[in-house]
Amino acid sequence: MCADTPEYKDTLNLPETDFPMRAGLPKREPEWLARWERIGVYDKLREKEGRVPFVLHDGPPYANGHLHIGHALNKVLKDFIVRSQQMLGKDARYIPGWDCHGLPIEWKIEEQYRKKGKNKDDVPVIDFRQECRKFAEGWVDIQRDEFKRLGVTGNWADPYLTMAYHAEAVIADEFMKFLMNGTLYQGSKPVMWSPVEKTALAEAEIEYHDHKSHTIWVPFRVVSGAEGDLAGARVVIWTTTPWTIPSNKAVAYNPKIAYGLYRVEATEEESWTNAGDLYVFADALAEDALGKSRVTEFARLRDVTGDELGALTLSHPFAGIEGADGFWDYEVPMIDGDHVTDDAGTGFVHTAPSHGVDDYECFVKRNWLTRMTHNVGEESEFLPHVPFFAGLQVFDRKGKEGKANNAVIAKLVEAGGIIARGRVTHSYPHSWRSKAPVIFRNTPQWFAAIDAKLDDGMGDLGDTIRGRALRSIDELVEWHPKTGRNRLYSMIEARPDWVLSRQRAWGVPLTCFTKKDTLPTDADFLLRNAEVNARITAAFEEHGADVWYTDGFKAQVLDGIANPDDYDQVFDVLDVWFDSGSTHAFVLRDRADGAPDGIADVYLEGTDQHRGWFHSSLLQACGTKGRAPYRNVVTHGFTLDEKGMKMSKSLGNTIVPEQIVKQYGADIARLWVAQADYSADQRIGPEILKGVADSYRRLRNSMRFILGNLAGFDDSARVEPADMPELERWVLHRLAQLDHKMRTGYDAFDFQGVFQALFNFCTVDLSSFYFDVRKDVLYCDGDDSLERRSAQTVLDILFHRLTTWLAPILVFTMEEIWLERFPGDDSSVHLVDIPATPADWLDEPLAAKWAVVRHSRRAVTAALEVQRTEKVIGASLEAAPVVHVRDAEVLDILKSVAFEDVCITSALTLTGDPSPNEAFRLPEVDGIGVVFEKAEGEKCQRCWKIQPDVGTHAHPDTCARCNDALG
RNA sequence: GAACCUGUAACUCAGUGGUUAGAGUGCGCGUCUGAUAAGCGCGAAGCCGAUAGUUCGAAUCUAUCCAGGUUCACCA
Repeated sequence: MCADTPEYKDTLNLPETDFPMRAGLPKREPEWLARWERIGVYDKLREKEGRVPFVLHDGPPYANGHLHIGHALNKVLKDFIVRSQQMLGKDARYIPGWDCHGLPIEWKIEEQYRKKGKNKDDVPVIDFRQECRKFAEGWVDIQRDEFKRLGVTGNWADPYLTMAYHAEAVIADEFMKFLMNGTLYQGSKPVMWSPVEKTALAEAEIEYHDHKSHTIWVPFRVVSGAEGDLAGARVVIWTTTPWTIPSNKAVAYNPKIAYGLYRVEATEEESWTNAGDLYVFADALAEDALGKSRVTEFARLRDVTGDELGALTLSHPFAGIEGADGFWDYEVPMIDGDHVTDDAGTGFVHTAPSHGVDDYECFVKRNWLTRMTHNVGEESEFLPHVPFFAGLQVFDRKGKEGKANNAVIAKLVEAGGIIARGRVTHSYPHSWRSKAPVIFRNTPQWFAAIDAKLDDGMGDLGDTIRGRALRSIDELVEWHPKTGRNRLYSMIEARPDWVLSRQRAWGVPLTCFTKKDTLPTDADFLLRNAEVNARITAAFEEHGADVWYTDGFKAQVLDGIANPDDYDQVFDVLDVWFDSGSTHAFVLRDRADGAPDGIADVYLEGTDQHRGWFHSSLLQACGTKGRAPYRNVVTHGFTLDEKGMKMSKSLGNTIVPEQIVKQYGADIARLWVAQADYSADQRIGPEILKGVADSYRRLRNSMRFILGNLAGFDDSARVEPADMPELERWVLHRLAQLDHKMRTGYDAFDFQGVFQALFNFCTVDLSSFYFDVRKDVLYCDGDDSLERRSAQTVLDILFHRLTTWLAPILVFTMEEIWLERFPGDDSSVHLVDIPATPADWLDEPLAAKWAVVRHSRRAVTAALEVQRTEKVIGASLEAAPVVHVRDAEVLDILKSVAFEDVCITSALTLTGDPSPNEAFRLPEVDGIGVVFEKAEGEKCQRCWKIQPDVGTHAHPDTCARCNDALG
């Protein structure tokens, strides 16, 4: 190299771009968001004509609190679907929604009241509801901003809210369809009840404290179904709630437990048992129970099997008792129940279906709901019809023990219905608010009968809600992943009737009236009148559901139709799942941008929604539309920390979207979603995010290379594929393959597959092969070189494919890249479609040929690596290897391509001569040997290839190609 | 407790009865210095959660166990 060698660098076509290597996403993303808002990208897409609508119906998040990672995952997945379907040619609409009613918000407002020393019960219900509404509104605004920041597109200006007046009107209207079609009925069900506040409580309102309870062992006499010695025996139960004994309706056992028949042989002086008494216990607990009963000696006579127990009928301990007027003279069946254990008690569970959840479930399963008792009132007092105990309370108005328990125990003693008693301190539910203990108490509730025959003209799939739901699952819906089908199917198959009512304030009321002095079983119990319903709906449209609570509303809607004094207005509110289950009506059906047939193409939520929104939407729609409101159900798993553990504040392993957006940018959060298998539980944490950011940088640099080498390229330089070198046509072939992969992947919601294919392509095919090989041509060839123009044409094609293929995922970065090439006020990658790929790009024979080329190349690069390690060469251009090829066919292939260019060497000799012993061989590349030679000649100061002719041309220190290029 | 799901390199994932289990990332080493807070090459790294079966043969099928997750609520 001489001092007078010209500086040739300036004569090269080196990459030129302002596109920065480092993204600065957290700072720049908001600018693009503002730009899309200004252009009105979402609305502009709606103006495109002649497109088939595609509707992903948004499952509404609850308007309460900042977004967590699960929200981000969910909305980003939805965004992938909406954007990819749009760019594949559909009109993909997306109306975000929010669930606004419900206990958690009610609770927050109550909490504010408590801080101010106010009491919810002193506030007019409408005022309370207004505060809930304001609270929800506030969070809708916050969450909307947080979702938008993640790059999620949609009709954010006009989302749907379950508390909008129209929504409330439709929810009531949908409810009244159940009223009119006969599936609505009043029943009862045990709930946690606070006698102090006289209200039902949710689990969230319960805290557990130690509580000292009575314990009693109560024998139930066998009256029938027994063989031999069992006939004279008594089955002993144990309970900590003596007050529920008057409401006993069954005794439960578990066939998996070992039971025995025991005879008392001797007792202490003071004992409620006598020698000769026969009792049945679980073997594991017999000794304990007999000891407590002051039995000093006993004998185990024999096993008692589950079958024997199941056949027994018992009598209530108060059966035949004087003064009860036969109140307890009913049969007490033995029932089997999985909830029965032999950890504590006797192995038999006293079952009062009105005062225990397990007990109730057992009765529901057996269809015994008519056997429910109604013995205990709002203040935990026995109702007037209960002999001996009427008026006695379990807990008084301050939450202290009332007289009920002791009265029941005293009566049991009197009736000989107790063999032992004691006290136990155990964890017991208390009201969060009053700290007073609660009871399970059955309360009137409204149900939708899901097995009732419907005569509504929508019987294509069956004439019951359950039947239609089950057939919808199998015949009308695709499940992604498939396991979702089984999950929902078995739930629907087994579920009891839908409890629609909640004794709450913030929700849509059950808009119905009951006739005074009638029973729920009477035909005229419920007022069913279309005109009344229409008035209610109209009033809700105008004023919202609050109007239900205004004075005189009953009189107003019943005016001229029924006498208001004859009817009671129901003030329960609907289960919020009924609200969200009705979104298909007030969104898909009623909105101009809803679905043409009122059925969504996709519902997408977490797997927990099998019991939630998928479930309630299905039941609701089967009752009102006769079928499922969706065609595809996509579910995603939960997001765990890096070790696969649940995120929790106490573990300090939580990651919130805001944090990712601040540190890395929303595109990184989105890329994390794309690279994860969302159908299972995913993990996230610092290391994983760092990995995602690394992948992002790699991809970004590939795009930067494309941009840099397209500088100055214009369409006049474009080359037709037929005229391109094989290497370029091979890239087109790969693009055709990827186009297929990408379209099928997006249609199957397989974003991981799409991203992995594209990312692999960028690193393996482009960065380390095509780009590396073509750098020479791109940098050094003259402007009119066919090879260079071909490469640029391919880069241009790559640009259009990669930006649009990735635009649904990396919404910000692809826009940045797009604008780098196509600046302009209204320009946006999100306004264009994914380009069609000509069928003739696919060229399998060519691909097979180039697979051989690349395979052979590996042997050469590996051979060079040996010399590099030995410090013989640095750059591969210093080499001119001799490649011995055994197979003539392979030799022909390699000879037909510029193999030295492919291997990035200055020269390369191909020969069919046998490989000499010293030749380098790679075990996995059979039949190729490489003999290393250094390239001969001088280094061209322009292209750095070492060629014999360098220095013989007009331009000093150049090779022939460069000399020509310099002109 | 019950039902269901998941478990393959440090990380994200392929691989569903058939040679020594793959890819990308990361890591280590080398190299280039005209993609440069980049690019290229090479390399190390896995008892395929554990155990026991079925089979000529198991990451793959079966059972049990372990770990983690989801669901069983007037919570959304």
